[in-house]
Amino acid sequence: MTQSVKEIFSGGDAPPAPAALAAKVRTLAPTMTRSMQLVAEAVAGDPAGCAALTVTGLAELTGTSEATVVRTARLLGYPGYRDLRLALAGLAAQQESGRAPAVTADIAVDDPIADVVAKLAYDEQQTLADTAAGLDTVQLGAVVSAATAARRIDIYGVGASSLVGLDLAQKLLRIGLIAHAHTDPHLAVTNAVQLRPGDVAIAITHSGSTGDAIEPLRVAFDRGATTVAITGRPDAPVSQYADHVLTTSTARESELRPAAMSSRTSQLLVVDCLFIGVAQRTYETAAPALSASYEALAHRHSPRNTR
Amino acid sequence: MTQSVKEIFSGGDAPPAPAALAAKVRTLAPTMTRSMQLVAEAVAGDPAGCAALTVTGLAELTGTSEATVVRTARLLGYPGYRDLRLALAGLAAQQESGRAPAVTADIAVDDPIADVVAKLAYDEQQTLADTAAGLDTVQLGAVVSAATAARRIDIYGVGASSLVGLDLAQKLLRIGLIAHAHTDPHLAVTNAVQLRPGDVAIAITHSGSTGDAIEPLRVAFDRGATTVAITGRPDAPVSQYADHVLTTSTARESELRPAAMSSRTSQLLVVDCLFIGVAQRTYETAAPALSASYEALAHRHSPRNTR
DNA sequence: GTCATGCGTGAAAGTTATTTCCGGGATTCG
DNA sequence: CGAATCCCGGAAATAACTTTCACGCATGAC
Repeated sequence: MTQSVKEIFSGGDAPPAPAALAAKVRTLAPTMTRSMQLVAEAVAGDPAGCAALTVTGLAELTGTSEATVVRTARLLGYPGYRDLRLALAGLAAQQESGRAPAVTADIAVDDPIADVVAKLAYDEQQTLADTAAGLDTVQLGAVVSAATAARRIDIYGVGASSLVGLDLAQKLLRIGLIAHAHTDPHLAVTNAVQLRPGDVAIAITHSGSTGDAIEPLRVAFDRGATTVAITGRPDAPVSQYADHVLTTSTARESELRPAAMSSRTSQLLVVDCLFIGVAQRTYETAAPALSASYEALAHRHSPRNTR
Repeated sequence: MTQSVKEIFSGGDAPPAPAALAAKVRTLAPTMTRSMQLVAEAVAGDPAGCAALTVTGLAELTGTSEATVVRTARLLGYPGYRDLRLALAGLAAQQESGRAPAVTADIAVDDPIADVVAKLAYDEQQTLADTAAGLDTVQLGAVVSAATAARRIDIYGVGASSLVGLDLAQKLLRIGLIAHAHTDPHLAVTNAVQLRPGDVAIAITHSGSTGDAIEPLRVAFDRGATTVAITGRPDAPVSQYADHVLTTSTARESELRPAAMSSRTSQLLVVDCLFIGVAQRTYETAAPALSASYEALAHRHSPRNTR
């Protein structure tokens, strides 16, 4: 399959020119005849624009003929105009992406929607990278082990963090573990009392000082359960009662972008890693459980309208 | 002189896709027919190689016909194969200069936990980039406008998507909008009946064929509300009843990494963009509302032990 | 079970773009 | 001043790309 593609590449013994096109034009300019220079100039001046033109178009633009355009392309080292055009497109794309990464700015009130999308995506990507880099894999491994062996897993989180807790519980349940996310602080405490050594309790709080998440964790800690804190502040109060602390990244926030947004991204990554870790350990039972739940849902989807 | 170049550019009103090609292929793959998939696969798999091929060449390589190649190019949003090829050349040049080729290795059962973290983070970053690239900002803008002006906003989603819906509702409520996420399909339909023109209904479903999310949207549609679908399958049944469709990226999934995971990342980005868009429009009221809710929560945090 | 319908598909015709060829005309050197 | 050279663009020839059309397969209806 791919070998035929490779053949084509090996066939062309002289790889034309990647980005050194402007330089080549300048070097060869004296060699060129008058009309060729016109073409070369146009090409070097606006690669993107020229890439959009056909031979005829470029000939008209420069006030020359198709033949001259082709001759110029040859002189620049390409087999023909077609290949020059391809290289031009590549060049255009490169310098397009080159000026792109200036999206580090904060999201402003008057940003057009397209900028919002770009900036937000960039920010979240950054958050993910930070989280992955800062995550203690030893701690994570320990939590995975504890969770895999646990009789039951209780998860505490309120506000935005509650959704992350629910997500984790949902996934763990899917592979046959007994997990429950408590969003009501009172019920959380009530349930925490039931825990005993070997059970796992997980508190999710970005600030690390959300009383409603700390309190049930403290109770679980006192009952001898293995306790875990997922927080952006490893030095915050919640860590006092945590056997293991998993740190989420504290990304910059702005007026329009509350901390809840990036902390959620970060928390979800941690939770996903935890889940996959557990799924690996319990693969024998997890895999069938996953496909079983998939099958069970199949009939709730209307028949595909296309194949 | 140069004006003819500009004309050509202004003429093409919708510049197709710069680097979002792989994403587009993945999003549209399910829509495609068998032989189109072959072509799309080849193109996504080896952009540089395919850029060097003519229509006939690519047709032979994939064992299909020229017509199919052209059809695929059209589906991907280009006027014809010529333009796809140009874009391909650009893409090739970009990833040539860009550092990371793509370490898309699947997560394996026996991967050490550190690898899991790295791969997962990378995958999610990819998902974010794909989603941002593939998101129709015009549609998004329209949805933002509708949401800003809406008397009430109802959100439907079940399963993993329900959490995304809850997240959106939570955030919109925070800036003073009347938003409600329904996770119970029966109650959702019951509530959808109450909607009227000017209201907004949003259905979140990755597959686009989840009956429990479609049904309330259909009801809302019939009542004259502005309806929105957030789905990974823009051609799925849910779009029938949607005035606006926001497409999430369909990332690759593996046995250990169910689709729910990456679709959630994608959905959250869309939802975040929507939220920020609305927050921008309603800045006068949103900003104070955000700080007010922050203040209100302050007393629920134990005193910070660090600054 | 049979027929009708629609859709995916590739072969081939048709169109456009690219390359090659050729002769006019300008420049320069003898 | 004349002749040789070579640049240059028009137009034919070729290659690439696009469109059309008809066949065959599958799906659903009767």
